Order: sequence, then structure tokens, then C-alpha cells
Amino acid sequence: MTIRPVRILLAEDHTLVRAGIRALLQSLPGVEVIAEAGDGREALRLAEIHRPDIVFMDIAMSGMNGLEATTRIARDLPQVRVMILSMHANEEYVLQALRAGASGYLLKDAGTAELEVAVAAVARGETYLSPAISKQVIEDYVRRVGGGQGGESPFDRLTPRQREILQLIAEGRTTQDIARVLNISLKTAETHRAQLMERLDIYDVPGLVRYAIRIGLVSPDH
Amino acid sequence: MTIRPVRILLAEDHTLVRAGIRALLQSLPGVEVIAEAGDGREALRLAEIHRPDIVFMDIAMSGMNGLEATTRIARDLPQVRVMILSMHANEEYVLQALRAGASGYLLKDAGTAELEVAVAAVARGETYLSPAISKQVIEDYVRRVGGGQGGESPFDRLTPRQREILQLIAEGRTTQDIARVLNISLKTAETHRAQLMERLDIYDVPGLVRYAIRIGLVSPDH
DNA sequence: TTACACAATCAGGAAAAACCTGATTCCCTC
DNA sequence: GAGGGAATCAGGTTTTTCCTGATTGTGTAA
Repeated sequence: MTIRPVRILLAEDHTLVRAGIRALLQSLPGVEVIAEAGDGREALRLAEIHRPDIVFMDIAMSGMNGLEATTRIARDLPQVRVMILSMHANEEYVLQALRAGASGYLLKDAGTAELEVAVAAVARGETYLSPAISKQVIEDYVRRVGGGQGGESPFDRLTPRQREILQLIAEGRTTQDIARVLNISLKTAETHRAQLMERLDIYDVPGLVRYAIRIGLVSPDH
Repeated sequence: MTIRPVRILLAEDHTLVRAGIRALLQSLPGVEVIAEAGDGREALRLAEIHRPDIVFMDIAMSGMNGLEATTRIARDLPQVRVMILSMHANEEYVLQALRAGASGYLLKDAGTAELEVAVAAVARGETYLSPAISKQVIEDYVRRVGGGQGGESPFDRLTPRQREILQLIAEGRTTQDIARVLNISLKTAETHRAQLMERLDIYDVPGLVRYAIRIGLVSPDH
């Protein structure tokens, strides 16, 4: 007997990229790309029709984005697994994807060998995350899921004090400055800063600034 | 006699996407992908070595971005043409690319047929722009070029070296790291950093990061 | 009610980074 | 051929970060 091939639906809005990834997927043994979608809504529609084993889903798509589509697929078609295709190893994105019900999170700068591993893992019903995604993220997730928690905003990841510190850092205040503004000792400000970095798994100031901008704590202007 | 194939260097930082596009390019008749680069600096190096006919260049790459690399290639290797690969039909990007000396601007959501047309056009020495790019943009460009000089971009405020340094800082590289990446001494990297701050009149790292984001040198994600 | 996790506070000392003040070389322009 | 800007480098000081602790209060789960 022949092994049943893994049937894949590929959702990605950039045609060229989609065609490229399709070519890669089809070069893998036991993999069949049965349909392509250019946005989340189409992905949803095609998933209902074809019931693929795996949907390869880009996050950034216009119309309906990949996370929204993932949520619906996970709810309505539980036998269909979703592999998120993303450019960002960003913790927030990964958590959102997993919360939405994705079975895998594959970075676009993964190698082709990794692609094969990822497909096989998800096809077996496992969860696959690109190795570049930090352990911290995974542990956070497991802990949270274990705790039976629900909605999570990026804001909840930090204590109020830590958010204050983060905002001040992103605004360009030095740690000394922060201590003065908040009326705490330099040492305390340093500790907050360190714990904040630990919490976000971001260990450099530029990374913190970009994160603060992403979650809207500060704007690139000013 | 056989027609000499079009030799292409492919610069794109996401391995998976790169592999995909490579597969597409190689499926075209008369096209040969002779090398791949994962960032702008490598693209520059490989372009010098291989002298490809066309460099397919992604804009958003870490380390040295595609526009910077394009500028240098256009200056140092005029016989090598650069085809920008971009996700955005955004006017500002297109203009910057053309100003940098690109011979083509291909959107990532182009079709594979368009890919073939684009390669052929640029190989013949023509300029190719994806049809989705508005006529307005093209007219603007022509007018500007025809009308002599004009546009002052925020980029012009910094030397190429300083832009490199700024981007690396905003990406979270330490000064040591930067020195290593650019193969200069720590002291030199420190000097560049200081002169850069002087030039922009911004004396803190978070401020530099926000500036870099404003002018599009890096994105808050990444 | 004790035990425990966690937020917020603080410190000493080592290590690293930034800052200040120079200097040289190269190349382009006037 | 003099001047100026860009890129390179260094010594030494100051500042900041990093590592490894500790204490207090508060809410919560055993």
C-alpha cells in the first residue's frame, strides 16, 4: 500500500512567495499542495471544501488575517491543523498564534530541511515551533495553558511598575533618570529593568524600544 | 550557438522564501541562479565576486538593507543590474529604490508570468516596474529626474557608514558586535556611534531606535 | 493559618560599555 | 596643495550594566 500523502492548503498573500513555497512543499516526498489562498477568508472557504491535513498560513494577509482565520479553523474544523508561517520570532506573535489554535509556528527564515521536519511533526499531530523561538516563550505558554487562563493582552505580561519602567526606557530616560522620576533608588530601577527584560525575553534596549512601540506604549515620533 | 543564460544573484534574508524564489527563477528558461545572499553585505560581496547580470534584492534585510546594498552596487558595479523585490507598492519605497539605482521593482505578489517578463526586461537593459505601481509614481520620478535635482531624503543626513551603524544599533547589536560585523576596531565603532549621535543631535539609544524606525531603516517588528 | 509565590524595594562588587580627547590616513574639492 | 570630511584607531575616565544576593508586604492556595 502507499502511504496517504499529507494534503496541504497554502495561504499566503504574496503570489510570488506563495508560488515559491508551493514549489518547495511539492518537492517534499509525501506532500501534496491541494489548494492555494491569497487571504484568510479564501483560506477558510477552501479549508471547508477540501479539509486539508495542514493549512500553511501566513499571518500578515489583508482582508482577513491569518490569526483570525486560524481561530475559526481551529473552532470549526478541529481535524484541520494550522501551521503558521511568520517572519517574526517575536514572543507576542507566537503566543497569539498558539492561543488562536495553531499547531505549528514556522519562521520564514527556516531552512528547507526544517520545513520537512515541521510538516512531519504537525502531520503526526504534534506541535512544531521553529527552534529560534525561545524556550522562555514555550514555557510561558505551557504555564499559562496549564493555568487554564484565557484572554491575554501584551499589557498583562508586565506589572504596572514594569510598564512604567519600559515606557521611560523607550522614551530615552537613563536608569538614573528613571530612579529620580519614580523616587526609588538606582538599584531598584536597575532591578526593575532587569526583571522586565527577563519577563519579555528581550535583553537589549533597542529591542525594548521596538517592543514598546509595537504595543503602543510610545510612538516613534516625539 | 546557445544563448547565454541570465545569471542571477538572489538576496533575501528569509531562507524559506529565498529557496522558494530560487526554485521559481530556476524554472524559467535561460535563467540561472548562481548565488544566494542572506543580507545586503553578503550580496555586495557576492556581486563583486560573481558579477551577475541581475541581483534580486529584498529591501528589508538586517545588517545592511537592500537599498544601501543597491546604492553601492549601482556605484561600484554599474554593469550589474538590481531588481528590487518588495512587499510594498508604497511610493516612497519605489522612489528610494529608483534613486538608489535599481533597474526594476517587483512586488512580491507578482505572478510567475510577471517574473519572467521582468527578468527579460531588465536583462535587456530596460527598467521594469510592477504594474501595480501607480503611474503617478513613475511620472513623479521622471519629472524629478528630468527637473534636475530635488529630493532631500532623511538618508542624506548620514554617511553610508553612519547609516549602517545606525541600523545595527537599532537592531540591537552592541557596539562590540558592530565592530565585529564591520571588521573595524571597537574604538572606531564607538567613534562612528558618537559622530552619528552628533549628526542627528540625538544622544540616547532609544531616540536613535525611534529615528531609525521613522525613516524606515528598521521596523518595530523584526 | 501557615506556606508560598510574587511584586517592589535595595546593595555590593565585577564587568562592560559609553564618553572625552585626541590622532592619522585617504580622498575629493576648491 | 590646502582644506575638509569620512573613516579609522587609542588611552584613560566615568557611567552603566550585570550578577548575586536580600528584605518586606500582599494575596492566595493548601
